[in-house]
Amino acid sequence: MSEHKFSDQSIPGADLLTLDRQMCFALYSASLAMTKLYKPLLSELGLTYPQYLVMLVLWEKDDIRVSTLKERLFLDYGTLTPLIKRLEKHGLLVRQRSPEDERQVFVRLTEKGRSLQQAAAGIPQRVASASGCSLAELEGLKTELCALRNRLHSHLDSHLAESA
Amino acid sequence: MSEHKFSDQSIPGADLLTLDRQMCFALYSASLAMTKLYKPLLSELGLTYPQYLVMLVLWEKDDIRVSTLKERLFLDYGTLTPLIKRLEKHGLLVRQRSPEDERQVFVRLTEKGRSLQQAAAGIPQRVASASGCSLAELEGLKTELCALRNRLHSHLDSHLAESA
DNA sequence: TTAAATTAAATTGTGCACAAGGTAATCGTG
DNA sequence: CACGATTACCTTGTGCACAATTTAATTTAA
Repeated sequence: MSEHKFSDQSIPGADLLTLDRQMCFALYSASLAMTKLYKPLLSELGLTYPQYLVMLVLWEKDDIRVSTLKERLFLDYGTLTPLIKRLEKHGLLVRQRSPEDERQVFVRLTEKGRSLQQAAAGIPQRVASASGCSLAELEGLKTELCALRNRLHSHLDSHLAESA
Repeated sequence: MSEHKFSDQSIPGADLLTLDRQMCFALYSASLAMTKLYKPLLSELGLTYPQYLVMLVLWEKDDIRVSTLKERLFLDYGTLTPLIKRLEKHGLLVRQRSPEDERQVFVRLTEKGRSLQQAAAGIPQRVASASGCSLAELEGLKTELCALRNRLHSHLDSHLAESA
């Protein structure tokens, strides 16, 4: 008996190597599903999900540098530059180089961009109800995920020096 | 006093419309950070993160249809078809149309693809230690995220009929 | 006061993710 | 059998994500 139940019983560690045991896949698939939930709501505003995140930052505080968006959203210039240009093309913001330091680009909302905040004001509640979670559940999960993300970032930062 | 503390005090619901209150952003940024953690480990194997997920499924059970990968990974054909072709080009698997039903494509590991499992066997532990979480924390978070994802999927399914 | 180093942002190339539309094979009904 | 519907997959186009490289402006230091 117990001759060859699974094809890989001979590989040490392979028992942990299944899709359903991976926290990373739960995270990845939940994130994709959440983006799909936002999609129809945001398309009413003409925004994609990452564009919505940029607008959230700008609605809080306007006239900031691209590097500030980079730090708050943990995205790099290769992602942000074309994304911001698309928002500019849609007339929601303007990009302007700083006269003091020509390397810096400031992003400022237009009236159209600012007024979009009202149309977006109902989105958090709509998402919360559609996600089928209590506000307390969502808050708890948010706290855990931020803690995980921050630990991952500090690990990534500390292992950045290896290529130096 | 309290004249205009914030620029948007006049918009109802706008107080919930900030980046740091969004569970979705915690989820999104944690997922991206997790993918960055995997990147150097997987590049040793010549895999991207989504390719790794496909391989996880195939290491468990081989010779399955593309639609099975679609259901297990919650990805659609437009994502999977080119991804699987890249894995085929790297010699890790072969795609073969079913003789019984020419619409179906079966995916089967090559020897090279199967042997890669040994090289991957240490990844779960390396990720767990790098994420700075106990196994119990990771397990708990995984359970919560799967539950969230499943609720989101059932909500998305039930609202699919609206376009009919 | 240049030359080297650093910084801020843009560009290029690869690989997802997914909507929309297309094609060929199969199934279901009459 | 015919033929409309369905299924399984593929293709195309848009928009991220990010590594690697580049450009231009600024800072620093010799």
